[in-house]
Amino acid sequence: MKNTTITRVLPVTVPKAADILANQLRDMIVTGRLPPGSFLPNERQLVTDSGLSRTSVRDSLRVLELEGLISTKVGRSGGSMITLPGRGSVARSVELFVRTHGIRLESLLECRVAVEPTLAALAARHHSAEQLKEIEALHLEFVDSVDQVQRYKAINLDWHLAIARASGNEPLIALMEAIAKPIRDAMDYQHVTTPELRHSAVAAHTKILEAIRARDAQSAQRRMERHVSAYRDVAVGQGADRQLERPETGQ
Amino acid sequence: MKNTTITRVLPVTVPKAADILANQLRDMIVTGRLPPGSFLPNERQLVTDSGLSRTSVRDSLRVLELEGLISTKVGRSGGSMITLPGRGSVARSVELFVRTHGIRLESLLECRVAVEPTLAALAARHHSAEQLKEIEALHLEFVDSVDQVQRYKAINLDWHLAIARASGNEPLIALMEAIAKPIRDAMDYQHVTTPELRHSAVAAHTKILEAIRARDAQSAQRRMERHVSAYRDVAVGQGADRQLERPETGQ
DNA sequence: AGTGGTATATTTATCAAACCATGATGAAGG
DNA sequence: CCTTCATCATGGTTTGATAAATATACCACT
Repeated sequence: MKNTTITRVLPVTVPKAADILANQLRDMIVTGRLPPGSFLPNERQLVTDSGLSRTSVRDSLRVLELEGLISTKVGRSGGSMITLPGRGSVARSVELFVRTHGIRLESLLECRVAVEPTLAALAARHHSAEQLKEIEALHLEFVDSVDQVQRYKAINLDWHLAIARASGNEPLIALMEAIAKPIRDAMDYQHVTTPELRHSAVAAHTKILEAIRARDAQSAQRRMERHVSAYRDVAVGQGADRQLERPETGQ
Repeated sequence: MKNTTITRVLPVTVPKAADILANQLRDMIVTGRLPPGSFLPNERQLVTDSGLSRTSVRDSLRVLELEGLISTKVGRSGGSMITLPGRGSVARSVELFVRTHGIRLESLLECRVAVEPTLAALAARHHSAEQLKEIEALHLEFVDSVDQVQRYKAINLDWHLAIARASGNEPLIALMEAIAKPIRDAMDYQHVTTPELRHSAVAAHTKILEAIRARDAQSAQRRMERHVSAYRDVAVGQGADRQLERPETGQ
């Protein structure tokens, strides 16, 4: 008879040497024992310290580099400096996720509808003078570009990103920056605008900007909500339910 | 005399050999030429194909593995199988970002306020019978755990995550899963609940669940919005403006 | 027929020892 | 004082060998 006993062992995984060292170093970094700007010991030192080979040591450094935790330079007085990951590393992983999963543009625009109204409200509350100036500058360019489709498309998202940055909420900024690139790609590829749409977008931006300038969070949120959901509805009507990547999967 | 000519070359950056190969392979994967489940050539084959050394080839494979694009096994008929990144890889990079930047719990809860109402609305529209059953099961457990703080805290977020999964919006699900772990950590660490708070949370969950079951997106969204912003307000009042990591930075 | 042991082939993991490329440093020369 | 150039510490790359893991085939015994 089989399975006479209920208990079973869990699947056992053997960690790789390089991963163990990488975990140690990562821990030292995130706990602040190795502050940003300071340097890791050089590779040969790590070899003697860890007792591993240079190959394994370098493997672990590669891991940390990919995570954005260190930045390595060659040459005398080079080495591995501790850095902070930055929103770019989040954006890269999101982009990979979006592309490999063939996330639909509709889903990304749904994200914007979820997030941007809150970002506008937060921006209205927390924006600095400098940030407001950046938003206003982009807005002027936006108004000016209404008849040049390529320029218009480029500046459009930049303006939205400037508002996101003014919100002060780092995780939400990171999300916006992460989905901005895939949205841009998809838009360039398939989205068509009309002069009417562009002018109404300019009008919407103007109103949102006014609300932010007046630090009227509620109004900024409401207006942004209308703006981005209108945008989504137009795009979805144009076939945003198509997958972004792997269009040839079906062949 | 110097600079007698106007034209200058652009700053040239020398990419590392391993990165070049990694980029090639990544491209083949994301464009679908190497579909998930298929295998990369083995290392020796890649060495002869690329003309690089085994070390460099292995470096590039390590990159792809870290990005979640391949999964490598040793042994006969082992090798590197193409996989899809999965939300976990996004979550890991977000977690690193949050920890290294000392993102405040307040900001993470602000994320939830931005995202969860939309998730509830989408879940109301798109949930499957199976997903609803999972949410209901967690809800029953939640009601039952109201007097066991540890269990209560654990199930609470699980219920929210189940709703997120039922929304069908992959990017937003990924965001929720990404911030769930840091929130859990911070909550375990500093957040105190009272029986009153727990009972009112149960009541809120019940109402939200009803709306989702009835596929009433608007109501689900409104109720979730009230629930999570109330949650945020309580937590912020308890000092959620403290940084999550590096509490000792000031020493 | 099936169970378990053993050999074998094929793969990644790790190590070791070189050599190359880069770039800051500082001495030599004007 | 400035420029030039050799020096040298560093990471980057190559090569070759050994270890460890594991699917597969085969065999022996029941």
